[in-house]
This record gives sequence, structure tokens and C-alpha cells, in this order.
Amino acid sequence: MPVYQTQTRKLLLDYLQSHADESLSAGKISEDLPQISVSAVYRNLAALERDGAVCAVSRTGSRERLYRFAAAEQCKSHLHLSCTKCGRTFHMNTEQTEDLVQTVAAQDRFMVDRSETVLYGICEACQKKHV
Amino acid sequence: MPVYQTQTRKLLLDYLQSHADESLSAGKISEDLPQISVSAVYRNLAALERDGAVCAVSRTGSRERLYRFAAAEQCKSHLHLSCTKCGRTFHMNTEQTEDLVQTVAAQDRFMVDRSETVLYGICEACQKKHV
DNA sequence: CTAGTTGCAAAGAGTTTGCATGGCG
DNA sequence: CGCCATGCAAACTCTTTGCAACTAG
Repeated sequence: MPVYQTQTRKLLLDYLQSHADESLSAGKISEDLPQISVSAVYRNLAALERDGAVCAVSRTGSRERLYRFAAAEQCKSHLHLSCTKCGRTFHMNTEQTEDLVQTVAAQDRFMVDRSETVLYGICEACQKKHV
Repeated sequence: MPVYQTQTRKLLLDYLQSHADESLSAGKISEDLPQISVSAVYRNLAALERDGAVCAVSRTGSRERLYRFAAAEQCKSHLHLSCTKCGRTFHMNTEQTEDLVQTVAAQDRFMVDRSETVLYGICEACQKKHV
């Protein structure tokens, strides 16, 4: 299935790239890109995820998925920092998650394909607001 | 808000305890406990989660939440092993996630409250089926 | 008795899909 | 042109809520 170079797809990728440090919900994306219909947003996100251009994660206590631009194999080992105050989700690369995978493979004979770590807490900005 | 010792709540907790090594969806629970109405399942899971008796996580690509009996502070540092073949979610305790938290706190000034790690892959049983 | 809990059915939120139209190559 | 992508609205799935009847303490 070839992927067309549509205007919609370009807009979406541009938008995601310019927010590469954050994970966004389809709703938020759709809100910021009113030119694109909701269904097109979903269909493109799904296609881009298949192609590996976009990563998706779920968040506890919410039934919505968060999408994020994926530069190369950045998806493999990175952490999600989810702020429980402002709701934004940031990213951080680390090698420590790889170590975890090794441990699991050895201890539980579980063949890890990909991992996902979300740390819930308060981000720097919100901490400063000393609520 | 006091928590009553209802028949429903007991059934639910018993069920969760006897499946302590797995995370289950509300749907699955409701299916296995037809005596309890769906809304009661949800309301009790929410109440038990508030009390810390139950943990909840989300899974990528699905909009449903997975619930699991939480023995004490087991929630704090454990991994989820989610099999992409059979869909079951297992658990494993480790201290390595705690190290991650330390790193993040230091590097990003992110105040971690609780973490959630899901490793997606193939479980031992499914590997044996060499599909 | 009083406040928390239940079941049912209806409402919500987020996501997916069918179908006719429009656009890329 | 042919096939993929789009928009719209309807369908779906999981979860939440309103309400009257019920039950634990």
C-alpha cells in the first residue's frame, strides 16, 4: 500500500515534528489543525505509526492515546514524563530501559519487542508554580 | 467516605487476588463475575484504586484499562510484561525501575510520583507454540 | 435510620468505518 | 485515469452517570 504525499499528511508531520518533545492526543492535534478532519487525523496517525514515523502510547486513567513524532528508532528506548498537573507528556532518552529489557529476557524468558515507560509526576514548570 | 464491606466488593477482591499475577480488563472481570453489574465493577475498581488496593494501567493501541490487585506497595516498582500474542499481561518485580526514577529526578528535575513500565513482547508459553 | 451501593439504561468520550467525492501520480 | 485519501456522519467500544431501590453499619 503506497503512501501518498498529500497536503494533509505533510501538515500533520510538520506539526508533529515541531512538537517532537511532546506526546499529543488526536484531539489536541485535530484542534490545532482544523483544516484536517478528525477521521483524516486518525487515519494518518495510524498509517504513520505503521510506517514507524509516529509512536503511540496510552495513558493511565484516560482512554485516549498519545501520539508523537518518531525520529528514527527513538521509540526503542525512551521515557515518557507525564505531568499530573498540566497533563503534558515529555520525553527523555536513556539507556537504562535497555538494561531492564536484558534483565527481563534473562529472568522471565520473555522476548521483549519494545518497551514503554511512563513516569507520572510534576514537571519543572509546575513545581515552580508551587501549587 | 467510608468503604462498605459489600458482597460485591468481596467477590471482586477475591477474584482479583486469585489473579494477582495478571492485569485484567473491566470487561474480562465483568465476564467472569456476571453476578456483578458492569457499573458496579467500574465503581468498585475506581474505589479500590483510590484506596490503593488495585492498580490500573493502560495499554497501547487499546482504549481499555487493565486493573490488578495490589498487594501493599507492590505498585511502586514493578514491570508489566504484555504478550502481544495472547494479550495477557504479567508482572515482575524489580528494583531497576527505581534507579530510573533517580536518574530522571536528577537530570530533568521531574518529580516522579509513580511509574509504569510496560514491556511488549512474546511470553514463554507463546514462544513455545512457535507460531 | 442514613449514607454508601447496586442495577439498569441512557449518556459520554474517544476512535473507527462506510460511502461518495476529491486529489496524487 | 486509477487508486488512495478525505470529509461527513453514523457506528462502536469502553467508561461514566442519573435515578430509584436496596443494604451495611
